[in-house]
Amino acid sequence: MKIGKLSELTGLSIDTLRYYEKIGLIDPPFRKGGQRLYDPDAVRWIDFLKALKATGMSLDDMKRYALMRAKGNTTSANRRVMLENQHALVLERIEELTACAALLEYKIANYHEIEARHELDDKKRYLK
Amino acid sequence: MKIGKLSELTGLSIDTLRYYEKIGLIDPPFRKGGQRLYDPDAVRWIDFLKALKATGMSLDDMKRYALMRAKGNTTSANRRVMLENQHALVLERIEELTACAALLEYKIANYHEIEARHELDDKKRYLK
DNA sequence: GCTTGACCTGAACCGCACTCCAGCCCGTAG
DNA sequence: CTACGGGCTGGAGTGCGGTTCAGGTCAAGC
Repeated sequence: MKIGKLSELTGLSIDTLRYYEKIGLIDPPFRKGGQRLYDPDAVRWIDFLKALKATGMSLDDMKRYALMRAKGNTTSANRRVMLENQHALVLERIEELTACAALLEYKIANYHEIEARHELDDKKRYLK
Repeated sequence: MKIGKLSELTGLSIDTLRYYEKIGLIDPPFRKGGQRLYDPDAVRWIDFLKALKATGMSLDDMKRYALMRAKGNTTSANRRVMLENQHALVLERIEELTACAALLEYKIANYHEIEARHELDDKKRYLK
């Protein structure tokens, strides 16, 4: 498939796809008349990249992973360790966000209380 | 307290504190001989800013919140809505991260399998 | 053959959130 | 009184992750 199709399938812009290729995240595909022709497997790889990105991994680290992957199965253990580290980071991040959510809930409840008091004041003023 | 102390207490760099003041996130404190002298309450406000930031809120949105807060309690409902929206975003993000964590676990398990197979191969080779 | 829309390149540019710097001032300890 | 550690300003610079642009080329339909 051509780059437009891949962009559509992955949700990454054409520019981003070319950028990812430039920095070594995506293998340079075959060309026909200068145009990139992608293998359908590219979609799966890019979806995985998107997942790594969603975990907060930097493009640089993703590049390291991609490089190891390209080197073949001697790097398998290293890649696993990378994923394990990232997994730990994700769990930490979830904890942090959970704490933030709790704080927000507390604050929001507070605002509700304040608003209720103000309504009460309004009522009193009305009754005077 | 002076800016160095505040930096220490909040974990934000001195430069960041001045930057936050410049963009309107922190009220300009009193000065003595040109130097900023902060009220201890500043720490609580900055900790809250840090929490908002941890939720992924942009400095711009935090500024909007700070502005409303400065305007007083007529803005209370609007501020609550902002926090509610942010809360929804945080929950979404937690969902996303949870899904990513699951994917990573799957991938890691896969790597373990691959490694186990390779070990087996090694053993067979050894026995030949 | 020609038009049209997709694709190509290299390089410049962008927004965000800081971070650093030069050159200055202030206040306190020795 | 002097040295020095901390603080001040405005403005430039940084790192990340793209995005935009000018000026082309390619290929499929009419």
